[in-house]
Amino acid sequence: MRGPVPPKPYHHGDLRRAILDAGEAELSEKGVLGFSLRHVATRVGVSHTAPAHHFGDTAGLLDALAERGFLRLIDCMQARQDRTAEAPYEQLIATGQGYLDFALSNSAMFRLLFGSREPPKDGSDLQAAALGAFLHLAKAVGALRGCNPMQHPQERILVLACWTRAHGLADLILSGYIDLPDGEQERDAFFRQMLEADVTPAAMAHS
Amino acid sequence: MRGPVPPKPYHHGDLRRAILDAGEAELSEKGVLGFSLRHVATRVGVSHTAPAHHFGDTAGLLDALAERGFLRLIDCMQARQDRTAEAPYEQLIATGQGYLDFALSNSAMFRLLFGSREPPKDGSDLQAAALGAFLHLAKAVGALRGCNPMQHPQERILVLACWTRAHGLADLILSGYIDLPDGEQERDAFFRQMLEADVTPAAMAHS
DNA sequence: GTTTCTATCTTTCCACTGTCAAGATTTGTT
DNA sequence: AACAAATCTTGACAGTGGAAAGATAGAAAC
Repeated sequence: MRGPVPPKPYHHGDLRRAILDAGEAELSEKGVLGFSLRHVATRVGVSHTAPAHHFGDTAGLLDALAERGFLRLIDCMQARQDRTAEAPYEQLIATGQGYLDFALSNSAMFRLLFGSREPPKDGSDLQAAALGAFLHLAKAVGALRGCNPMQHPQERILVLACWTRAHGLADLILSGYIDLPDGEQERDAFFRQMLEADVTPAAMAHS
Repeated sequence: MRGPVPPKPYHHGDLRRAILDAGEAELSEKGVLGFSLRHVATRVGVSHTAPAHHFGDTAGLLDALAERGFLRLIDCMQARQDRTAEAPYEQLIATGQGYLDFALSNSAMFRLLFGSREPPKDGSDLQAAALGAFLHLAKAVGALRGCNPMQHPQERILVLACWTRAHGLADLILSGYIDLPDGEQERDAFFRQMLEADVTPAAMAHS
C-alpha cells in the first residue's frame, strides 16, 4: 500500500528538456507544417502556454529544436566516420554519407534546419550550431587537403562544393524526385557515385 | 457619366486563375508557413470558401501553385539559355544559372516545390510538371553529351549530378548558410566556380 | 521562522485558421 | 419555360498561437 500519489507537481522540474524531447517527437511525426505547440504541451502534460515561458513563441521553440538538430547532424556524420577506414578521402565520403543518414532518418528535422524558415540571426546560438556542423565537414576536407580550409578562400570553395553536393542530393531524395536503390550497400554505392561524378568541363566534353 | 456599377457579379468568371494569381502573391509575401487560404480569398474579393470548389482544400491549391512553379522554373532556365552563347557547355551552365535565378527571385515558391511538403503522387499533374523541369535539364546535358541521357543509365547519373549541385547551392543560399557576392557578374562567376569545382578523388588528393 | 520576491505554470480569453453543411444565385440544357 | 448543374455565400465548428491575469512553489532576505 502506497500513500496517495501526489496529483501533479505544479512545477515540472525539467520542463525545458521535456518540451524539447516532445517537440522532437512531434516534429518527426507531424512535420514542420503539422507542428502544433499545443500538442507538444499536451504530450508533456502541461498547459498549452507553459512552453512560452521557456521558448517565447513557437519560432523560439523551433529555433531550440534546430539547434539540437545540428548537434544530431554532427553525430550522424561522426558515427559514419567512426566505422570507416581512416584514410582521409574515405573519411570525407563517410562524412557525406553521414549527412545523408541524418537527412533520410530525420527528414522533418532536416527540413526544419534548412528548408523551412528564415535564416538564423547573426550571433544566435542557432547560427553557432550550424557553423559547428559546417566546421565538422571543413575538418574532413582539411585532413584530406592538408591545410585549414577556413584560412584559404580557394580551399573553402571546395568545402562548400562538397556540402552542396551532399545537401542537394539529400534534399532531392526527400522531395521525392530522386529514387534511392534498395539495400544499404546499394545506397552507399549510389551516393558515392553521385558525389564523385565528374561534371568538370573537360570530362563532360568527351564521352 | 456611367450608369451605376453593378455591385459585384455573383459569378467571378475566371476565379480559378484569379485565385492562382493571388495565391502566388500570397506565397511570395508570406511564405509557405504563413500562407492563408482565407487571405487569398480576401485578396480576390470572394468568400473564404470559394477556393474549395476549384481546388478542394489548401493542399490542392498548393499543388496547383507548385505546378505553375515548375513552369516558371523552366521559363527561368530557358531565359538564361536564350541570352547565352549556343555552345552546349555554356548552355548547360546557363541552365544551372537559370535554376539559381528562379530560386533567388522566388524563394517561397522554390521552397514549395522542393522543401515543404509530401512528394507528389504518381501520375499527378504536379509530378508531370516536375518531370518537365527535369527533362529540360536533361536536354541540356544531352546536347553536350550527344545522346539522350534518359536512355543511358550512366548518362542519367550525370544529369542527376548536375541537378544536385545546382539545387544544393540554391537551397543553402536560401537557407542563409552560403553568402552570395554582390553584383550580378560576381554571382554568376561564383556559381560557375561552385558548379565546376573539381571534387573528384584524384583532384582532391593533390593540391 | 517568517516574509518577500521571483520564476514557473494555469486559466481564461481573443483573433485567426481550414473545413463542413446548407442555402442562394447564376448558367447551361432540354 | 422548367429543370439540372455549377458556382459562390453564409454560418458554424474545432483547432491554432498568443496575451493577460492569476495561482503556486521555491529561493532569498531579514
